[in-house]
Amino acid sequence: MNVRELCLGYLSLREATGYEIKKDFEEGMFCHFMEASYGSIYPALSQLALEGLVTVREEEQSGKPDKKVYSITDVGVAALKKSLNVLPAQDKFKSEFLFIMLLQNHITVQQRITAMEKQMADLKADLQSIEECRQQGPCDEASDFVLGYGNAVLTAGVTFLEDKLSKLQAITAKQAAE
Amino acid sequence: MNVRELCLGYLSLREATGYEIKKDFEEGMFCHFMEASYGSIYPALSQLALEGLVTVREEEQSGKPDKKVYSITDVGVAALKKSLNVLPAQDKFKSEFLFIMLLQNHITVQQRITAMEKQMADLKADLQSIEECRQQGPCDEASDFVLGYGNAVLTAGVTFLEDKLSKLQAITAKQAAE
DNA sequence: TGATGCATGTAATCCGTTACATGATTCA
DNA sequence: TGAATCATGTAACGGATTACATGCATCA
Repeated sequence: MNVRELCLGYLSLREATGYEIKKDFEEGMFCHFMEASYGSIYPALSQLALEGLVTVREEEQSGKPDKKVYSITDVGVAALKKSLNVLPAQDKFKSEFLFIMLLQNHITVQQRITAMEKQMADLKADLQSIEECRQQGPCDEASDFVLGYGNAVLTAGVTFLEDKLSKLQAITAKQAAE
Repeated sequence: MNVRELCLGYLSLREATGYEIKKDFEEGMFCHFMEASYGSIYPALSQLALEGLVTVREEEQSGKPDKKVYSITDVGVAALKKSLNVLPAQDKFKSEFLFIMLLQNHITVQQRITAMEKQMADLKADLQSIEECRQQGPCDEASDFVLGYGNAVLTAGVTFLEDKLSKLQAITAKQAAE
């Protein structure tokens, strides 16, 4: 799964500019399980247009720069369906947080707490953006599933962390009192 | 966080060969939140040795090829502590599975079920390997935390999927009966 | 006046994977 | 005899990020 397929898949849901796609990978529906930068999105869109999988329409805007709106073609939809037919690769989860927690013997209790609080904040921010997607977006079955999955997994993380964090804080509070 | 730091962190827990490190990234403690290939591990270890953050000891073995056992040095520990001091980057989660589910309108119900079953199998395999780590490994606080976190998150995924999958299967069974 | 948002794009660079190369031993 | 495990390493290649470049409008 590369940025090219990602863009093609995105455009099968709605037409969009490169800028909008990036935005959605940052804040929208896709933000908790995919990412891509402008440096990969713009070339991918040009390439897709060259191959006829998408079309471009240039729109002038008053007060804003011109934009290029990309739409998927029938050929594009066919290509997408073909690539969706392949079984998905296993999820990839990379966590510096867990790495730090595994090496917690090398850091102070306070550093540990700080790392956990940062992790909590990150998870909650993700949950928040899922909530916003739910309120705004069109609640079809597909996005419901994806947001629900994200919600379930993130909530589990928060619950786990809350438990551990409160225990840690209780211990440090007790030690401070002594 | 690059492979270099990853290896240094690993070696702060126990001395090991490049081969063993790779193994642990595949099956062991690290497997559900980190990965690296030989092509990046071996050069990283050589580099660390050059810089004096680790030392190498060559061991001959009967019946097996010689191996190079790497151990962290005091300088290495200091460098590691310094890098652990930096707040961890946000977790990265990439899921082709969720991508497919978001585009489920383009595929058949059967394909959807197949993808979900594959996802279930992947999650359960990960849970299984966590369980094995728990039985074998030394149950210190750090590994307990990491395995517990993984367990919580993966279990949430399984629970969510089981629910959705059983509903889907019920519907298709009903349709088949009609 | 300086930051932020909208909007597109390229080039350098990095980091890592894949594939290749080697070789002995053990197990089926 | 062929596959799998142990064990190390390099070179080619790919894919993506980062930084850079540009420019107007709005808001504080």
